[in-house]
Amino acid sequence: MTEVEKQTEDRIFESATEIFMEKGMDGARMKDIANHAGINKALLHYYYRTKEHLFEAVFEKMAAVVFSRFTPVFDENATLEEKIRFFFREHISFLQKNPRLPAFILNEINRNPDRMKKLLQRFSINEVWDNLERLHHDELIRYNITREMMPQLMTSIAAISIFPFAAKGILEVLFEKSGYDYNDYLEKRKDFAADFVIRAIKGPDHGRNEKEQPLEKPSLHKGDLLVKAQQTSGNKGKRKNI
Amino acid sequence: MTEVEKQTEDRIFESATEIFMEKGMDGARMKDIANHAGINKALLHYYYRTKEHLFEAVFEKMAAVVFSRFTPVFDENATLEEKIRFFFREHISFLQKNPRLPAFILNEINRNPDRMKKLLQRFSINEVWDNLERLHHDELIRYNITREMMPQLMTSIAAISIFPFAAKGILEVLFEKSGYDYNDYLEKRKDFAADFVIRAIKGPDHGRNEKEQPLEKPSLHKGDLLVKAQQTSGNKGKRKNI
DNA sequence: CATACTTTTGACCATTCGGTTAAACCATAT
DNA sequence: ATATGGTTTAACCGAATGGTCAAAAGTATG
Repeated sequence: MTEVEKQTEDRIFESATEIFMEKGMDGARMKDIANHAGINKALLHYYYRTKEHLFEAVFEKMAAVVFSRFTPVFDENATLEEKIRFFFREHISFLQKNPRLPAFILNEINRNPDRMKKLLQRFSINEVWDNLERLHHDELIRYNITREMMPQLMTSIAAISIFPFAAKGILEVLFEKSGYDYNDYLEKRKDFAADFVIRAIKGPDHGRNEKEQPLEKPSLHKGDLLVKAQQTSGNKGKRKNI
Repeated sequence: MTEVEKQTEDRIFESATEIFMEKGMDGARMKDIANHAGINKALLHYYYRTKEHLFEAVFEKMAAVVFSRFTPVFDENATLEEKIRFFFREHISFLQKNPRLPAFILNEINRNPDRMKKLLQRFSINEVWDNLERLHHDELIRYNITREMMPQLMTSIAAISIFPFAAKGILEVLFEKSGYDYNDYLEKRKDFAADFVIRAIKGPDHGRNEKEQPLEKPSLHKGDLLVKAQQTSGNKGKRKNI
């Protein structure tokens, strides 16, 4: 009973995720989701009252997954340079397993900005800045990174990691025409991106106080920094949301 | 007659552009486009047989505009560094005037990959690589940029310029919460992005043959490089496409 | 004015969509 | 076995959608 219930509910959620990710909110059909889950269409409305509710559930879960991959890297103890390397390695690897995520989030945010506004209410961006300034005070000074250029730096890092997936459809075609392999490109990007950003930070005319050598370099292992995406669990009980 | 015809046809196209850009192919309603253009719904089908045809026309025009802003910078005579600066200045300025373009293209490409495949058939990416290698042979060697890392470099540049607009919805909210202004961020990004990329290219452990000074530095003026987006003209005659 | 043509419209159509309902189903507790 | 409660279904509904059509309106030419 609870077993079966959980099964169908999960099957609905997973099917909805798949369909919504592929077609988007507007393009997805409730019928298709039901068929994909192998159930009657009415059952969708039994668990999630409306299409909007079902979509909201999927979107929030996906957004949570995305953001949980962004923040934790900033909290740990390691060199800024090491963190950058670690971030690109882990983040690109993560997106390789979820290549549709960036386009999905970017698209739906653009389609309904209020959703993001509501969702980001909880997220404290200032904490990120503060942590960065606290944990990497010396490095930021050495590299001449002021607080007002943090958004520039952060969005550049995010862009370099996310864009190859958001623009996957273009790049695959473009690369194929000139003999490059998209997957190979992604694999190499993990290191390239890190080198690129680190060079940009330390580069000439920028890291003016650079004479001093890096103080310590605690080695980082996969899994040290990232936490699992917290399961949004899903409200139990018969129906979801209002 | 021809005057009026052109008027309505253009009004349809412009209205369609606006609605499609905001809602996407799936979210847009023919009724809304007709209302926005101040005409009868049937008239849409008179000029463009189907929604698909109308969308195709809009999409191809927008894609042409986007790509026309990407390539010409590579053809001219200037330092690689100067070209990078010029590109970011012009490209970000262009996107400031068309902020919805990136999300629109990225989204619809993802939604219908075949469209891109068809559209990029004409576009010769190899010419871009060849031109780059020919015009900047010395610089590429000096900066240690191999042909196989060109895609990495190019996509990074594109990413840094495009992402702030594709993710506008997120960034605006995030910035507001921490006291940054989005428009100010964009303005500053024109220089930051250029500095960032140039530092990354010339940075330590990379530009090994860097002792030699830049050979010449022809100054670049706005308008030197960019060509107008070639008008896709629009087939005359009563109806478009099949 | 009469003719011939294109442009524009209001009414209409078939289909599809998200959503509802009442009844059937099924597992458990009494 | 039967009453109880959640679960699942087939059938149905009204609204909206993309699209059609025949007639009206407009315009140029004789």
